[in-house]
Amino acid sequence: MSEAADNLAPIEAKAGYHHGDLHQQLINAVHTLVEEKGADGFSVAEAARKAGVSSAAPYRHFKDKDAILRAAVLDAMEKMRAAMEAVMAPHPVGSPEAVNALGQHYIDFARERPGMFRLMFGITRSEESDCAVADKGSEVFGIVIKAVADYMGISADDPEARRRAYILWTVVHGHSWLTIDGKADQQKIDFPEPELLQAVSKGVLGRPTSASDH
Amino acid sequence: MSEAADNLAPIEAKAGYHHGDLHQQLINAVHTLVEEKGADGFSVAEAARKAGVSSAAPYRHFKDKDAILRAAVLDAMEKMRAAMEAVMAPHPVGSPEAVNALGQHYIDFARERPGMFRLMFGITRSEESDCAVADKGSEVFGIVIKAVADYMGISADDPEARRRAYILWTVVHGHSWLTIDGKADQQKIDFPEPELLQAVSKGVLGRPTSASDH
DNA sequence: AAACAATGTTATAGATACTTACTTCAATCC
DNA sequence: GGATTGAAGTAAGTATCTATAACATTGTTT
Repeated sequence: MSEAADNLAPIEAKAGYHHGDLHQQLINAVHTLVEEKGADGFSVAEAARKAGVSSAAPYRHFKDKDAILRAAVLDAMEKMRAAMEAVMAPHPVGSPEAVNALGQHYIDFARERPGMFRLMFGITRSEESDCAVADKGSEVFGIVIKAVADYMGISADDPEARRRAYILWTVVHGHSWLTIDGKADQQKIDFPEPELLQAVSKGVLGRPTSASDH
Repeated sequence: MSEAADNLAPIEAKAGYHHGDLHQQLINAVHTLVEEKGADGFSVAEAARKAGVSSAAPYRHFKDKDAILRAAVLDAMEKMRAAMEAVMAPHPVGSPEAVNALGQHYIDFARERPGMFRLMFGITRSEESDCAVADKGSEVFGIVIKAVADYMGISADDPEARRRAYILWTVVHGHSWLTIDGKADQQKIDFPEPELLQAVSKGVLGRPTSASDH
């Protein structure tokens, strides 16, 4: 879990007249503000202030507020995709650890960056069916499907792999929401995440049938 | 609150100078607007317009915007609690049907009223730890725990009942979110909900051990 | 009936989102 | 090297929303 230093890079005011990197700095500002003020508390004006420019400047780089948010979401999803590949790497292909590592990372992401998590999933926007975001989502889900298929010893094309992977997704997604909303705490859920993940993957995926025993 | 025929009762403008039922009508307006404009698109001004009063009138009944939203959420949660008792009723105590009916109702609620669902869970607000809402949540979750305990043939006080119930909650909660966000469709999930629920309750709860045979 | 409480109204201050018209910078062309 | 050109930024204007204050109307209590 690198602290995502890249994403939350320090925001520095422009050097000269031309900012030079306002586009990325605005995306960084979204990442910061969305954690500070909540996913729905973000404002373009404040992002501009944070980047040290006027409130109208962002509109030179993005069509509107929504475009900024979507760019930030896409940015975050790409980082998540890369991170999920990374957390898988140390574990043997088809091992339960590989599957659980994916789930744990998803949950960790939500807990560490609840504002961005809410933005990625909770906000209604993107009526215009943002294909880039949807495609990036498919990449991420594809990783999960493959891990599940490997674990179960079946093809990733087997419809059953997609179904089982989806069940796992609902669990970690639901748990992430309930955690950042404080509902899990309110209901006094005492369920260490590793145990939760293990219980679910065992119950839903069965025992590993993978031949690969690296 | 028994006075309000239904949550989504028609909103009628006031009769005379004094509205007579503005409190409940504003709550009804939240229910409507939150579906029309999205959970984050709600405004007090528009709710007031919908109820046929000036934009300042709502502040006679609620401290601020947040209080209106929380009142609407509490209203919805109480309805949900009642509905969950109701959908359980036709099924034998401890039957898998009873458990699945709860999950199905939760999902149906999210699909039918995604705006309210987002409001109930997705919005950051209520920093002031709204106890009324938390308590109502406990009531609802208590129903699930009891259904699970009956199904497993254990006591509702058994910590294991709470854990298993929580897993079910994560699944239906996560599935609800992924459905209303369109993620399930995007990822081409072809998984009829009854089958999803059955697969999960079987995998997570095991076979029924209840004495009551249907 | 008069005072009071509750619940409306209008008016207004302060934020914010977004747009438009105008200004400044800096790289390129002649 | 100076004028041109277009990108980057500023300032100002419109619209909407939250929330408060001061005033108006109705119903209730004494």
